[in-house]
Amino acid sequence: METVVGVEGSDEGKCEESGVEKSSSSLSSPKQIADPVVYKLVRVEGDGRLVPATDDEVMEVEEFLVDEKIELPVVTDAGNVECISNEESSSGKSHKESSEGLSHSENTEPDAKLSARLEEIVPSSDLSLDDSHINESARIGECSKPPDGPIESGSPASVICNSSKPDFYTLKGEICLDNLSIRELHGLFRATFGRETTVKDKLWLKRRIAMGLTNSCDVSTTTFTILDNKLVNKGTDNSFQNADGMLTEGSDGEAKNLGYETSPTSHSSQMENHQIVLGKRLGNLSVELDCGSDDLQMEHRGAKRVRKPTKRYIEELSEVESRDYTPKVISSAKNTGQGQTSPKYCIRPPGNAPLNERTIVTRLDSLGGSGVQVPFVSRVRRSRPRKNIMALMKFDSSGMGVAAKLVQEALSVRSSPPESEHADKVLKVRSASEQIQPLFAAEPEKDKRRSVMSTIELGKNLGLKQTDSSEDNSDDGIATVPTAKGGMRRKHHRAWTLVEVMKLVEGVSKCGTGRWSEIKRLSFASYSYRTSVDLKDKWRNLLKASFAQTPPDDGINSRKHASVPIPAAILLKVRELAEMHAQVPPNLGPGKLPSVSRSVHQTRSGYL
DNA sequence: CTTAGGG
DNA sequence: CCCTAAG
Repeated sequence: METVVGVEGSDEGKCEESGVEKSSSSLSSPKQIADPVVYKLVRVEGDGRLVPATDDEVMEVEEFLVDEKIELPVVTDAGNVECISNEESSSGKSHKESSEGLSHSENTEPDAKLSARLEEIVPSSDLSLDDSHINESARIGECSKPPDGPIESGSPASVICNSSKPDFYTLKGEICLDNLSIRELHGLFRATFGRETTVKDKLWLKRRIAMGLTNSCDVSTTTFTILDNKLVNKGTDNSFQNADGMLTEGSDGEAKNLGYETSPTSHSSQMENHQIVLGKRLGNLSVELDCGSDDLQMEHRGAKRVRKPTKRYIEELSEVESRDYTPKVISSAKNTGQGQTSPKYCIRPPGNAPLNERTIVTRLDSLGGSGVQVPFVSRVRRSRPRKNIMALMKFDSSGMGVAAKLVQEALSVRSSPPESEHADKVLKVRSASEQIQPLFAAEPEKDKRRSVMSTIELGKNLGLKQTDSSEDNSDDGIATVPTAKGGMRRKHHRAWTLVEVMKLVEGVSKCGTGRWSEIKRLSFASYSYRTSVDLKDKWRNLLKASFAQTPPDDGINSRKHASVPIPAAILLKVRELAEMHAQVPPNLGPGKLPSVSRSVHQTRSGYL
C-alpha cells in the first residue's frame, strides 16, 4: 500500500533512475514514504532548469491517459504498465490497481495525485538536478564539458561528452551516445527498437537506447557509452550491466543519492511499482529491455491486440476463440526467467484488446517507420481475414464473460494447453502460471488486478521471469500477400533491431547454435513474430556479416553512416560464438554450454 | 514439430 | 523471408 516512491532502497530493484528524476529524488527522500514525489512532465534545459514538456510530449501523455482510461478496465497491471510505459504514461490508475494487489506494492497514489503530478512542477529539483549533473559532468574524464552546456533542447548530459568523441556509436566496439544529435539518436533509436520516436529529449533518447542495448533499466544518467553491451559510466561507474542480463548491483554512487534505484534485478514487483509510480518518466521506466516491445506497446495501445498466432501461417478460423486466449498465455509467461535480463512484465489481457481496437480508428504504424497513420482496418485485414477479426472482436467485446469462461476452462484443463508451445520440459510449471494470467486478465477490474498480482507473485515464487510479451500483437509487421497459388505470403520484412540481435546473440550463447526453439522461448518470448526459423536465418546472416566484415577490418569499414549497421561488438561476439559452437559438439548439450557462453563475450578467443 | 539448407 | 526436406 505504501507508495513506491519513497522506496527504501534496499531491495527493490527499481529501474528507474533516470536523470531527470533527480528532481524527484530531491523531493522524495527515501524516508518520506508518505510524501510521494510529484512528477511532472518536464524537460531539462541546458542550464539545468526544468521546463514544461513540449507539446509533443504532452500530447503523448495525454493520449496515453486517454488510452489508459479506455484500457483501464481491461488492463492488468504492472505488466500493462510496462507496456505502456513507453509512452509516458502509465501511471495513474493502472498502477493504482496493481499496487493494491501487490503486497509491497505501493500504490497509494490516488488519481488526484496523478493529476497533481502532471500539473505540478518540482520546485527544488532544479538545484539538485543541476548540481548532480555538474558534478557528474565534471567527473567525466573525457568529456570536459563546457559549463554552459549549450545544448539544444536536450539534457545537460548530452552536452557533456561532445568534445571527446565525435563519432557516432561504435567506436571500437564502443557505442557512445553522448554526442549524438537528436537526429542521430532518432536513427539509432529506430535501429535499436525498430520504431520511430517522436521524443525530442536527448536524455530520454539516450537512456532509452542505452537501456535497449544494455538490456537493463539501470542506465546511468550521466553518460551513455555502451561497450560490448555493457553500459559504461565514465563518471561514476555506478551502474552497468552486461548483455547477459545480469545486473550488477554494486552500483551506488549517484543512484543512492537519488534515494531510490538500486538494483533492478531482484524484485520485479517492486520494480514495477516504481515504474508505475514514477510513471511520468516513462522513458526510463520502460524498463524493459525488451525494448523491442516498445513498438508493440505503442501499437497495443492504439490498436487492439489481436491474439497473435504463434505460427505465422496459421489461419484457422474455426478455433478463434480458443486460440485467442491461448497465444496470450504463452506469450505472457513464456520465458523462463533465465534468459532475460531485464525484468519485464507485461501481462496483457486478451480480452481487452478488441475494445481498444474498436475505439481507435487509426493507429501509428511503427513498422513503416515514421508514424504513418493508416486506417486500422487495413491493418487488421492484413493480419487476418476480416471475418475472423470481426468475429473475434465481437466475441471479445461481447464479453468478458466469455473470456472468463474460456479462462475457466483453461484453468480446469490447465494441464492441457491447446497448442501451446510449451510442450517442453521445463515449462510445466510455467504453463500453469501462464494460463492463469490470462484468465485473470479477463476478469473484472478489481479481481483482475488482484489476480494479476497474485499471478506475478506466483511467477516469482516459481522463479519465473515474466517477461512478457510485449509484442504479441505484433500483427503489425505481418502483411500477407495473396499469391497465385492461393497461399498467403508474408510480406513485410520486419527489420531486426539491435535489441533483437543482441537477444539472439545472447540466446545463442546460452543455448548454442541449433537450438532455435529454445532460444526462441528464452530470449524471444516477447517477440511473437520471429520464429525459430527466423532466428536461425538471422544468425546465419550475422555469421556471414561478422566474418565478412571483421577481417577486412578497416577497408570498407567506414560504413559508419550506413543505417545503423551492427555494432562491431556484436559481430565480434557472433564470431566468438560461432567459433565456440563450431568446436563444441552439439552433444554436449545446453546445460554445459552456459559456462562457456557466459564468458564468451569477454572472451579471450584467440582463434580468429 | 523442429532443423538445416537452398532459393 | 519463404519453402521444403529430414530427423
